[in-house]
Amino acid sequence: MSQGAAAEGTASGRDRLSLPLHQRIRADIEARILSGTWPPGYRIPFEHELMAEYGCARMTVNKALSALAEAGLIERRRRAGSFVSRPRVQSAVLEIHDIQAEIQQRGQDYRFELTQRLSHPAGPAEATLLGIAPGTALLTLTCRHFANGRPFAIEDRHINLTQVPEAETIDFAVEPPGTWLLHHVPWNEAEHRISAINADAALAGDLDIDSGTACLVVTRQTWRGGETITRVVTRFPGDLYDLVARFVPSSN
Amino acid sequence: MSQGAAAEGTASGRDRLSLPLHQRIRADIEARILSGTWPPGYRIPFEHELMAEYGCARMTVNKALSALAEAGLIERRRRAGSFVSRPRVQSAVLEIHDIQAEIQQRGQDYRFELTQRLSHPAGPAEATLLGIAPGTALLTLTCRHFANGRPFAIEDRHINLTQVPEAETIDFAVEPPGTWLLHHVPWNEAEHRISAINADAALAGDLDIDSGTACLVVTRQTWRGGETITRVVTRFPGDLYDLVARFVPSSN
DNA sequence: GCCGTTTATTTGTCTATACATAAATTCAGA
DNA sequence: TCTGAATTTATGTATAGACAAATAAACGGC
Repeated sequence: MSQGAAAEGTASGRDRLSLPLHQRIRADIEARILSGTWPPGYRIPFEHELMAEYGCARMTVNKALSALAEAGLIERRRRAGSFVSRPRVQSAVLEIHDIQAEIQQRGQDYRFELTQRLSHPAGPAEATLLGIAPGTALLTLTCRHFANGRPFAIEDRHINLTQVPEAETIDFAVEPPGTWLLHHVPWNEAEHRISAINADAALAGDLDIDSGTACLVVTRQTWRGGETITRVVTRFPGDLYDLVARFVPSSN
Repeated sequence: MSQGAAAEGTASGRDRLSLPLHQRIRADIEARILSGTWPPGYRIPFEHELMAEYGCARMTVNKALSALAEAGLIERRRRAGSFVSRPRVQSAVLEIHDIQAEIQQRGQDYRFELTQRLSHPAGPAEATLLGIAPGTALLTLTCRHFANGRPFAIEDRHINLTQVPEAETIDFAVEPPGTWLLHHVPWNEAEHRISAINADAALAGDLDIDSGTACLVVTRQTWRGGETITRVVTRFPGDLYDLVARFVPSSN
């Protein structure tokens, strides 16, 4: 074979075929990982298998897989093969904060309570906020986090049950929803929105602070394949919390 | 030449020599970019030149340069060569916000005033805060940003003149220091710290808001090669500003 | 001087091959 | 059965050569 146009079973996309082969291989695999078809831990085909599948040289497959490995989507082990990485807890990128882990890391005592749990179809307002169709199955959770017995944060969360049906069966009184999602559901797009507000009477009561105290409001929404997975609004007493995000270049 | 151990002028590092060649080439170039030896816009040697320098095949050089390009450190143009990228305005990672750009993007009128400018050696407190030796030459700037004529942010900044001597000669009454730094000085490591406070009388006066209003405080420090470049504390009226950070995977 | 065409150069992609390296697996011996 | 050596296998690195694609620069005609 001289160049370009490798063998391809059934032509699927259109522009995909015009991509360089190594990028197409990469995109194919990436799609299967992000869609969940190949879950974390799954062993992706060996180089020689992909090379047969695409009818190309090993170097071409290798280029695609090496790029995926550098991007952190897969891990490669000699003699064993290449495996889909565990969910990107945080790819050193936009950090997702796990409140439980953070408090415990400071050596403080962590506790939380699930205030509300409601499974229901999305109303028009929620649908707009989440960018989903009205009527989509939602799980709404409210909880309160404590550090050393003092209220630390109030969390209002919506989970899209269409994307994460398992969530319905989880007992979030045991594991906080944020921690569970972080460890079980991969995402590929996220947005943080951070602002400051003065606590109103209700929030002040919940957080056990004076009315009017400055609070930090962190809104996070995550997506997978363009579909909303969860949206959460967390409010912290301003004097109690410092949101820290650090970036250091990936060495390798 | 069969394999491994490419020609190398003078042995420099120790472990560097044990690295695979393409990683060594990559590390060499990366070091020159991050140190500022090869500034943004600089044309790095052509593949055939590097190939002669390291006595290796073009594919090896290509692998190194492609990786640097994917990491966003260089940009490659056919027939023209490869060029050091403009400072990582934001490598889709931890976003550095340029207040001027943000306000103008919203279609609002931007203006700012330089309140204070002071060139002086670092005192003990500043030295600790910045992680530098006491006595290090510092440039301290205070300025106020306006959107549509209304105060939008107060910025207190320290610039390490040892790392960025040019800063002393810049007229920051023309270009805000944040914008100038973003466009002229590459960094390598960054930390954001975000919290909320109630405005005291002084801040309230500066921002033209009621005393006690919740304000967002964003502290950012950036480093290059472990040395502090700048540290800036910016305070926004909480109701006027939403810090937004978005992460989407690199498509390429 | 201006504009379109040709040429030269650089990066982009791919092949086929080779040997190196790490580690899971098998196998032999105590 | 356990231990350690030999084998197998998948990835890691590198080579030399080929053609494709883009485009900066030189060239020619008007």
